[in-house]
Amino acid sequence: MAPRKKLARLLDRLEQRHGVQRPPPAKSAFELVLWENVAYLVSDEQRETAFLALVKQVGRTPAAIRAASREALLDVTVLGGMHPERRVSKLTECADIALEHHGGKLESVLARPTPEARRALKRFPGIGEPGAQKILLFRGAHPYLALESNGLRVLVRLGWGEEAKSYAATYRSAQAAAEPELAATCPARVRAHHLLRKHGQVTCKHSAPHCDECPISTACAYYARED
DNA sequence: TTTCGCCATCCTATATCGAC
DNA sequence: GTCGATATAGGATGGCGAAA
Repeated sequence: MAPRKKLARLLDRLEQRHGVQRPPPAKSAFELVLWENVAYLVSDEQRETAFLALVKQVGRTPAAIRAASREALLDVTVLGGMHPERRVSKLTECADIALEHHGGKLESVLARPTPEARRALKRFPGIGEPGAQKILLFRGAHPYLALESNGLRVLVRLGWGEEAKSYAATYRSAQAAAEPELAATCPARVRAHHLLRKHGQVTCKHSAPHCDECPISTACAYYARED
C-alpha cells in the first residue's frame, strides 16, 4: 500500500509533465450525458468534434434533440465512431428521459440527495456508476473521486486499491483507497480525474507502459515489481 | 494475407442481501 | 414473502497492430 497523503504530490508531478488539463466543452448535466452518448470508443478530439457538431446543428437541450430528425442526428453521430444509428436512438432516449422525468431540466437532479441523483443519472443510456459520479463531480454537486479506466489503472498500479475480479470492484477499491489522499473538494478531484486519465492514456498504458519516461515511476508499486 | 488479441467501459442478466 | 438495492459475471463493439 502506498504511503498516505502522497497522491497530491504525485499529481503535481503529473501536471508538470502533462500540463493543466482542459475540461470538456460539455458543461450542464444534460450536455455531459450527451457528451457520453454522441461518440463511442474514439479519441477526445473526435468526441469533441461530434459534440460541437451536435450543439451547432441540432442544439444542446432535450427539446432540441427531441425535435431533430433522425437524419440530422445521424449527420452528427457518424462523426463519433461506430454504430452511428444506435447512438441516434440513444440521443433521443436521453432527451425523452430528461423531458419526461425531469421536465427538460436535468440540472434539478443535482439538488437532490446524492444517492437519488446517481440513480436518476444512471437511467440514461451510456451512464453507469462511473459516468454518474463523473457528472456529479464535474457539476460540483458531490466531490466523488470519479475515475475512468485509464485513471483507475494508474491508481491501482501506484498501489491505491487492488485489482479485483470485476471492474466495479476494482473501481470501488481504488476509489476508497485514494479518496482520503485528496482534498474533498470538486475542483481538487476534477483535477485528479483529468491528470490520472491523461497519464493512463499517454504513459501508463494498459500494455507496454512507458515506465522509462514516467515522472512518478519511483513511487509506483507496479514499476518496482516489474523492474 | 490472414488470424488473433487488445482496446474502453457500459449493458444485461442473474444472484445475493437487507428492510419491511 | 416481496421488493428494491447492490454485487458480480460475462457480453458487446470496429479498428488496429502484431504474429503466423
